[in-house]
Amino acid sequence: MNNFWLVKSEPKEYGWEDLLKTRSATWDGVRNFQARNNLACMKKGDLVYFYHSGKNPEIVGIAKVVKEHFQDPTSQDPRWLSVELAADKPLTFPVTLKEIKKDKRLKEMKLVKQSRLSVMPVTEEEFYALLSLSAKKDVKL
DNA sequence: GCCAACGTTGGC
DNA sequence: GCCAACGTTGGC
Repeated sequence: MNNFWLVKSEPKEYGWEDLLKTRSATWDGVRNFQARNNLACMKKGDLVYFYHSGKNPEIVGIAKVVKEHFQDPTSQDPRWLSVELAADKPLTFPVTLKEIKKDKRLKEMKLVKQSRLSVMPVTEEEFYALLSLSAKKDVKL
């Protein structure tokens, strides 16, 4: 029953800018069963935080599930799945991992607790807490 | 560059 | 089926 998610990507390999350019992307190459199970639960229209891992770890945008799971085209094994994601909107300001770790509302986030998972559910509370973190910086302008 | 966390592999 | 060794991810 999850409606919110978070996916990670190394911006050097495939970043938010690439998603904007190509409009949509097949989220392939996931080779972890837990992450795969999460892909399988995604429904069309679900919102997905797009996270950049690596040098400047932060959430940079919101994507949307445009096609539900199908076999990963990069694998012969039917157990591996992909979804199709499209850019929905950028965050006004990215939310850094540092800020996420500082926020007590986000203490239980899988991003913090299970740092290696690349596709994870986000609760509704977490989703809106993250949105407010991104929007709050607006006020300073 | 290091290290923690965690997944996978292979010997027994 | 256990566990040690090893590989990978990802933060710092």
